[in-house]
Amino acid sequence: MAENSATGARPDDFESRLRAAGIRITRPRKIILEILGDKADHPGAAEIYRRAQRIDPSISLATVYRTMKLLEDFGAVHRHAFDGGPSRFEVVDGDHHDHLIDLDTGKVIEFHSETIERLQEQIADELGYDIEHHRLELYGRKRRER
Amino acid sequence: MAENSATGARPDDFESRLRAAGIRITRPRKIILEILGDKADHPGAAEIYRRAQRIDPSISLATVYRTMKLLEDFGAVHRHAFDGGPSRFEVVDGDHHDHLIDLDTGKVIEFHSETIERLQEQIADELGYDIEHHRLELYGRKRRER
DNA sequence: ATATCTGCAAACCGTTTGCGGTGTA
DNA sequence: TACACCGCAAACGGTTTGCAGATAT
Repeated sequence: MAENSATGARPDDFESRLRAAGIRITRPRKIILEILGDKADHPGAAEIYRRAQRIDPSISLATVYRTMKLLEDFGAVHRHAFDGGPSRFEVVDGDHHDHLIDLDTGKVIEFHSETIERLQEQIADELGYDIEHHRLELYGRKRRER
Repeated sequence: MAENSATGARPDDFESRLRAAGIRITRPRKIILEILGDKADHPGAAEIYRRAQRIDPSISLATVYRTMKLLEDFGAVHRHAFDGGPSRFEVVDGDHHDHLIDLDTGKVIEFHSETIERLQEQIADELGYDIEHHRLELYGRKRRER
């Protein structure tokens, strides 16, 4: 397999980082990290649980939640609550981006606009605030061209 | 009292609009509309319930939720879930705006940027999507100047 | 008169937690 | 060995819902 260290955090990267922090790499955690490594989508806890169970049916939902919280506190994943729905998780790999959510499929598309980013900064500044974090989500449907 | 029809939807405006839609204006609903008329903040269901009870202690939390859903479906209020927390409601009065949430106080400051708005449109367009709605929230703390 | 609405309490759903046992370091 | 971790089931907090009685039109 080609190395891809440039893309940042792969599952095994996390393993070393977590190990270095004195966190035990258990079987459930290894499985969950493996699932998150796909990075193809933004699964919720239930979906992660489902996928994990296909690998090891003894995994519990509680462990999924505990592991997600662990990884979140560790800064390895971000938690989103799109449109007030259940949490969905995303592996953090350095580059900040915002999200466009396909209302028909639930699919999440990432995008980034440096201009918007700067405008946000500017607005907060004018209001006398320092931004800690922000959240920009576009909800839409695929344009149907004839 | 001075009239302020220019500001748009006052509680009594809603009463007529709701009545016109065949919805009964009951005592609980009148009270909740009155509370929402303040528009001073973005209260959650529990807070609306607390305020309503000070006026009529027999009001139930279930009715608050039912009324908020009714008003939401009616397009009279928007529901927000800032940072995944419980729903907070806001009376809709025509002008669209986004939110800056004070992380220390929970206070919500409204702002609007036509430029950001246009950029969002443009981004969605490039991705082949039509935006149905969007959500821009800045979370920050008051800048402490010496 | 009657369909809508209410309060109450129970159900619900996503998430967290206390427990006693298990497995990693 | 020792402590972090697990699965289980119960608890949790916010929200919704079924019911039988009350109320606006």
